[in-house]
Amino acid sequence: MGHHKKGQSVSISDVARVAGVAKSTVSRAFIHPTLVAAPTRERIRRIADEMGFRPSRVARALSTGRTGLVGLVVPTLSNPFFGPLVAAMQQAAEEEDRQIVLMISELSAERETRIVERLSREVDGLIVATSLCEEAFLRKVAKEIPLVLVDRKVGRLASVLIDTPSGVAAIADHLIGMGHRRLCYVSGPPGSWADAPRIAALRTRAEQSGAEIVVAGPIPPTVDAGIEIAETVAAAGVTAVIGYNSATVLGLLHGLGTRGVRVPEDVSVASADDFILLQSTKPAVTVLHLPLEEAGQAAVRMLERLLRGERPGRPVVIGPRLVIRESTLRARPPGQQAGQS
Amino acid sequence: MGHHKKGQSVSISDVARVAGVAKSTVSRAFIHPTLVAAPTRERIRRIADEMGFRPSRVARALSTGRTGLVGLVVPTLSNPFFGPLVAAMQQAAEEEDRQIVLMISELSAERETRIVERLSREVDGLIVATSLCEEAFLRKVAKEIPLVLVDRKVGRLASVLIDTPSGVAAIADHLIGMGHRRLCYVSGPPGSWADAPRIAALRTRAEQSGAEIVVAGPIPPTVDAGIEIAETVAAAGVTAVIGYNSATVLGLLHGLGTRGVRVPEDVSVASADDFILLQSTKPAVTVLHLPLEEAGQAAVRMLERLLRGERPGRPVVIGPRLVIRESTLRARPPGQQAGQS
DNA sequence: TTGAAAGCGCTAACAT
DNA sequence: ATGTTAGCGCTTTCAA
Repeated sequence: MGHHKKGQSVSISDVARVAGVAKSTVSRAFIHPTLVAAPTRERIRRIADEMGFRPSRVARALSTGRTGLVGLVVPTLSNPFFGPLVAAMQQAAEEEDRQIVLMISELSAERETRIVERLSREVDGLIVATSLCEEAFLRKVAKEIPLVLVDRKVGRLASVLIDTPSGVAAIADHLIGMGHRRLCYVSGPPGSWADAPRIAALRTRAEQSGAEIVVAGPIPPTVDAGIEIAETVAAAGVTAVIGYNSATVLGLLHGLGTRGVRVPEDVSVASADDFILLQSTKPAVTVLHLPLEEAGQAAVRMLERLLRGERPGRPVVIGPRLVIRESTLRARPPGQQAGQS
Repeated sequence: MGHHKKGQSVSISDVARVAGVAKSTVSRAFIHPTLVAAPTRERIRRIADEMGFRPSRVARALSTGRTGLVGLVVPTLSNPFFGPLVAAMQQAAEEEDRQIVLMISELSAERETRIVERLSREVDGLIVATSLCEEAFLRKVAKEIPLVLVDRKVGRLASVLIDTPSGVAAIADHLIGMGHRRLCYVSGPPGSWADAPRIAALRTRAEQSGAEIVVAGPIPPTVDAGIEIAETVAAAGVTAVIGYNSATVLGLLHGLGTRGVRVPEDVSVASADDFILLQSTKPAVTVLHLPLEEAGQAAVRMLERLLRGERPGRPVVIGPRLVIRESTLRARPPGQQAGQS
């Protein structure tokens, strides 16, 4: 009763009839070209083309058991981390002639669980970014359907990791190399599993070079919280601070400024991620560039491998790149007063 | 040869056998409950439930011609405008038991056209946000498949519009009401169709109240461009400026600051959108809040109507809400010097 | 109220 | 190298 006729799409039988061959031959001409004699194949293809034949994904799916759909679950799209990630995956999936079914968990582990459960019966494979689900659940799902985790490691499950800890360590190296001896790390949201490894990496680096790490927080990853924590940071007697993410750092920049702490003269500031705004702040902030496009592609490629029945292999680790900008500076020689150059 | 057994899902035939009825009866028990005697229906449902029966979407799709898929096309996910929009649509679609197939055009009209073309043969309906395609093309697509446009109007095609022009006018009213007489509007990217209506609305308002509108730009919607244009704005002799979007405003804030122009004492600043960061700047910025969740829901509901074969009806217009914050202040009485309070 | 059977458009054995 | 046939799992006439 709808108004749309769905363009009476030409079916494989139509093509077969016109070409004077069997449906199966048409089918083969596309799926197993080598099984069809070259002239026949070309003729079929030409005719199909002329007729505007588009094989029905649905029929194919019913017949093969593969839908061509990849489920993608992300916790939110408000965090600028996920936009580029999703975009990259969509592009990569497209090249494999797959479509992305996107679902957003709204940062709720419970909702994510429901979503993954449902999705797992309706797609060929699943990519879950920054999963909040329980390990046991993810393990169970991975047994039922090819699953790639992004930004989360669970046992030997297929995963793509962004090695922020080593990136954060690189920031520390950079700072320590410039004479900083007492650094502050502002940690993120209370439950974040991202912080522990970063802090561990920082402590290792610090010990190796006689520097010291102070941890502030945890705080929510918001600009406001960053502003507030600036108080603590300013009082911590550090010459450099590394923020959990861009929002934190935006807040820090602002909070430190209003407290008369100059960046970078008094305190160097760096961010553990690289939301674009940080390149246009005053001063421009030293950041960790996270190659999210790369991560997205890697995830799709890995899923593709699983779909082919190959073993997951080791997690793919994407290394962030340190981008040094104006907000990090050589530490003042000890004893020199703030304000002097 | 894959490792995943896809959990031998129970089919409708399995349920039928166990329940001792025909497949068709099981099918009816779910799709047309009234056609099945209550006791039979309940028994079937119970058994199906116990067996963990999940009807195959694919089989159903092949049989009915409806996939349950909605195609969603957005130009990018890097712009914070689209995250909440997509999220809202996904949620709304989920409630209708539909899945969202997301595709990103990367701000390319050509790519968008390709995508829409492809998608239109593989989904039940299409939502296209901020389309860059040509009108003629969109009209053609709308004839073939239910299509809802968001943030773009093409003839009588179904659409959801965010009435930024009237919102911008509300900003102007607010400013003019506080004594401002010369306002600057910083326009967005060169080709943007968003600017003309806004500027028209502004001029109308200005004429009505003896105020004056200066247009700066067009400039790319980036922080950097905002910083640069601050020069022009500072020299324009205006007491208030309205920025194309949040990035522009972030840039303006910064650019004006470094030029010694105080906000809001010297110049009031407002933004035509409400990316979250603007509430934590110093000063917090007066913005137009865009109810994107509402827009997303409206789009899905509208598509649902089209899918039922109903007429599109008039475009749904979502009105932005003015959020007044610290960055807009009463204009200085004429003649009073900067620096005085 | 229920059952039987056709068919959606394709793929993949199996046959030739 | 190509044709024949049997499904894939569901919905939907049509019969009973």
